[in-house]
Amino acid sequence: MKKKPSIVDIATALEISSTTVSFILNGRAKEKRISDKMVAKVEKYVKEVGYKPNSLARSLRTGKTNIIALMVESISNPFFANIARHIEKKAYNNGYKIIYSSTDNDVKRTKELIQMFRDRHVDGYIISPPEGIEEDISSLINAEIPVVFFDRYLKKLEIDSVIIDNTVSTYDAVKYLIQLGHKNIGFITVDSLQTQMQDRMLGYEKAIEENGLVPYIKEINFGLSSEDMMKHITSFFLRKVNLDAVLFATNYLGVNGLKAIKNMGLKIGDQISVIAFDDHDLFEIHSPSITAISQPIEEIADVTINLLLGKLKQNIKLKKEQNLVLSSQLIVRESCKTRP
Amino acid sequence: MKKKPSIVDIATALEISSTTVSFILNGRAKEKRISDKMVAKVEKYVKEVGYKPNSLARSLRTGKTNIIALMVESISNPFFANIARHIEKKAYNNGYKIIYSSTDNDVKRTKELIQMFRDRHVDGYIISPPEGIEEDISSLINAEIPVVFFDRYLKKLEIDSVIIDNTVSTYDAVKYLIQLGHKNIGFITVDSLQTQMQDRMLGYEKAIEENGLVPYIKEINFGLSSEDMMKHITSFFLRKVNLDAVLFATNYLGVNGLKAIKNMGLKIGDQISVIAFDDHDLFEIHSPSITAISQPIEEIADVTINLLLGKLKQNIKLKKEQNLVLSSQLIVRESCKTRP
DNA sequence: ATTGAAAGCTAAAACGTTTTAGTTTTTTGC
DNA sequence: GCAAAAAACTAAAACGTTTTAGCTTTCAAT
Repeated sequence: MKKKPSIVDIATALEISSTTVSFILNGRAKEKRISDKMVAKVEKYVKEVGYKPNSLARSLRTGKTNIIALMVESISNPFFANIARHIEKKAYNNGYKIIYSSTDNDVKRTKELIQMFRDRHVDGYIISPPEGIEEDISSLINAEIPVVFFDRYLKKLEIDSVIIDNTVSTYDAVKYLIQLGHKNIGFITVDSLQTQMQDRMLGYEKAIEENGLVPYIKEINFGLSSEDMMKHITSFFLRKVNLDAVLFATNYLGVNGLKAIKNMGLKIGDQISVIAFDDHDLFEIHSPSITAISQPIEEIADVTINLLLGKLKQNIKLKKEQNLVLSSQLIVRESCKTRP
Repeated sequence: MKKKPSIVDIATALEISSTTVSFILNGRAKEKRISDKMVAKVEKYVKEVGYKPNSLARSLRTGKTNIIALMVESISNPFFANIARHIEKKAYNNGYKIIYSSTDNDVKRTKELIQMFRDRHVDGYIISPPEGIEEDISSLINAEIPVVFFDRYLKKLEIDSVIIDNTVSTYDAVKYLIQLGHKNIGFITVDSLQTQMQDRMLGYEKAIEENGLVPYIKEINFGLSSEDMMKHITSFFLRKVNLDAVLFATNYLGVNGLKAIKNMGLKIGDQISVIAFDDHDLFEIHSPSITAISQPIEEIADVTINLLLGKLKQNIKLKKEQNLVLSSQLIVRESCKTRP
């Protein structure tokens, strides 16, 4: 196995300067007035020996790595996995690679990850941020490294972000339940101060209040196992026996909530109407099928990566940050029935 | 924003050699007989200015990047997303970062990805390989870069791998159906030559043959949309009206198969028994609940990353490759009923 | 013939480490 | 008090690029 050729190997073989080779390889031949014969000669030889530049050396010299860090809550969450898939595709098509990690909403871990990525001179960041990493992000911004938030944002920072209309989404969902005649609508969420969760709660509360109803809110600790989530959800149902509908504020709560409801032997639709957040493969064929608030996953991914690519391309600082809000959609199925 | 200090900045500030600083920072002080006072002085100053080594420069010099490439079929497939999650955690705990990508089983794309990773001097590879990348892998092995396969392997290559007992899993599942009294058992799979799919088919065929039954196999093109998959599955059911049971060979086929069955109005259990490959969040609460072959996801991830870490730690070439086969489990639920 | 500009190419520094092959200083043993 | 050994430290090369600042050569114009 012989060593890969370097740019100076090429240069010495052709008895020219490595500067010339570098200029040609970087498409700066015209600009640098390299003769056409020289260009042809070098390109031929480069192809011949299959030369590939060492990107570490290049990155060291230029400070650019063509790597984007993607930091999500957890890559095993289907919402994030699907976003990641789309972002990955678009990034690769634009010559960028993705290096990803799950934050678990753990501040310490997230800070460490950011530090690691900085060490590696990552070019840009796409983050679904946990609370508490404000200074770390500020420090990135000070270093003029592009950052885009998605799914949620940090209130104290003015950073480009892509989110959905969380408040509207739950407001509309609750109004829909009210129109069907429900009076005792529960809201099961996560005890998180993250903006998306707070906004979803806001939408729920607003609709409840506007209609003179009583709010029933259960906040589950983040990071519980499926079993523990189910226990808490079950106990909530048992305490609020009068519930006739429930709205789950995020995907895994919906899934575990459905399991809890099944275990309790409640009939969805008849005894309790259900709306889940984030659509799911099998909601359509559940019996009864499950009404869900669906996020435009592909659009979120597209808009987010475009935003970042834009910032990476033009190192001109843009006037103001962009905060984009996309629309979610209530997919009505059978899990909510009219009440008398 | 001032420039980050380099190791020579440290050295000049303390009026010593950068060699000394480097030795101390790399924990080679004892070995290199650096005095304790010197060590203390340097460590104090380093902490003071918050020095972090530039990992690009280090990688350039050492040839090590502490990055593992994880190449899966698609990160949006829950099976791979969950594997990725576990591998990621363990890798980070061992000082490695993950750079991942989805191959889509596309040979050209996969080759390009490997080339890119090589350019970046990735330390090791974890791959669920598509067919047709044999030479690229061989080339990695020749360059003594560790590679571990999982989920499937390439027959022509002797590479460490972690898979499950695919043949046994489907064999047992089909035998279970036969014991329940089924006579016309369909097998819906992907038209792929990948080992895991071939082995699953083998298990099916063996059980069918041993019991003197007729095989009913439908191979669906890889990469079809959900809608198209459902169409093909539906048409298969309509042509084989006598089917009393069906086994889906991989997770997305199961999900789309269930949708197709629902659309056709067939009663699962009564009219047709169903077994899916890979367990799923909602199979437990489906009506009826769905019997599934469950892969030990966490174990697969663990064993795989351990195998790779082992190879990364000891650059001694091991005598022989390891091919590990883990056990899957048939999770019996309600979707298969006894026949008269 | 000389000048000046244009064309064509390159030497060497720089990026920030690690590591080889030392050199200098101190200690030890007699 | 001296030689040898041990202890403590370091100069410089190397990794493979990119880029700055110049250096030759050619050629047209005077």
